[in-house]
Amino acid sequence: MRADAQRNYDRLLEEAKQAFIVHGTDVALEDIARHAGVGIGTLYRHFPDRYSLMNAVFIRELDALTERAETLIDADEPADALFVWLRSVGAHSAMYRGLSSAILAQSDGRMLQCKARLRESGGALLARAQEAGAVREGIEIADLLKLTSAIVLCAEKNPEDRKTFDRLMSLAVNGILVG
Amino acid sequence: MRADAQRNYDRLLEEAKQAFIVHGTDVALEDIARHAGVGIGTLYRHFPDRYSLMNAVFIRELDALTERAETLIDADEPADALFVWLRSVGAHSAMYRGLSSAILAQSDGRMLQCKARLRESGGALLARAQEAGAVREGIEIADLLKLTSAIVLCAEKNPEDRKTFDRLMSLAVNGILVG
DNA sequence: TAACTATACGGAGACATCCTCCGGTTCTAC
DNA sequence: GTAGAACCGGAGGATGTCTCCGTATAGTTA
Repeated sequence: MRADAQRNYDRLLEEAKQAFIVHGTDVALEDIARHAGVGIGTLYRHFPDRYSLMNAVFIRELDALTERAETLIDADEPADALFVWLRSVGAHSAMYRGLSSAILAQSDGRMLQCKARLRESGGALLARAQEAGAVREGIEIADLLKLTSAIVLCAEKNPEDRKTFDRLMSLAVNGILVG
Repeated sequence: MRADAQRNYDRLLEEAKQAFIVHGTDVALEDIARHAGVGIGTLYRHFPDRYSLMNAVFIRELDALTERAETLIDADEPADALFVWLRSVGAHSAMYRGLSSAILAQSDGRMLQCKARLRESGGALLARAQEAGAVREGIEIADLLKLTSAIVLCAEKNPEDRKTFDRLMSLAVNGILVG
């Protein structure tokens, strides 16, 4: 990769991250290119579409969540550890309006790397909680992550109610029926 | 309302419903107008924006769900009745790709009529299930509807897995923790 | 039934966004 | 220094939303 190409790639990634945080992931790609000081053509050459750019931005952010999972894997209460981690995932997704929606869309495999990484980290926590008998058998990490993303989506569509995420999350964790 | 205006209004509503089912709620409004045999200007005069049209289409569909709730209010198992009804809501939303997303968006009050109607119907079922001691206190119908919409959203983003809705719904109902 | 007027119609067009294409420029290897 | 591969960037086609206003028509009155 030529030096100028590398420089532009890095700038685009950084600007995209900022723009996603400030304006959500459906920000105009032209804006990102302009702020990065490059033309729109350059953006599209490096990242064939919006999801390719999103994937590149977010894959770099997953290290923190993976590390968090590794720290939590030895916790005293495996079920709590799982929920703490899921909440971290939610908090991360919530930083970027639209990210949850993209992660949920299974059909297009463009965010596949991100999703595989999350399943790997969370799967270990879930397995341990199930071995400890604290979480129901038959539950799969993919479904837990879907539910978490869905709840983030709810929360971001109700920005005036800051507690939405916590309420719905505890609903899902404790169930609706009297135990 | 002039006769031609009424005729066009009805045609638009019917075409919009079909288009929403076939192509999802983000179908091009021009297509709806064309199929209804009117110009795009006519569509926008009757329905100032896409949500206004959606609201008009779906408010007519809610009678069935309201009736269902009235039937279920005397069921033997109040908690089951609530979940049966929530599943019906989910099944209805699932007919129209994008409807759940619109219903979730609290901030814009454009689907307000639809949401108020759903809360009214579901609220009675929830109250009865709680009085019977079968559903946890503190749970609100608005949150249950949000969770249901969120799960529909998940399901419609995973069209290859038909069981997604049922699995996530039972997750939420039974909880994740061992009871 | 014919003229009149308020109302509705409909499409051209302004604007926004996505994405592609290709002529011109810049870097790098020799 | 130069040749050419790699890269840049913006013009422009495609699609979609929504507005504006000249034209057509339904309904009313004489």
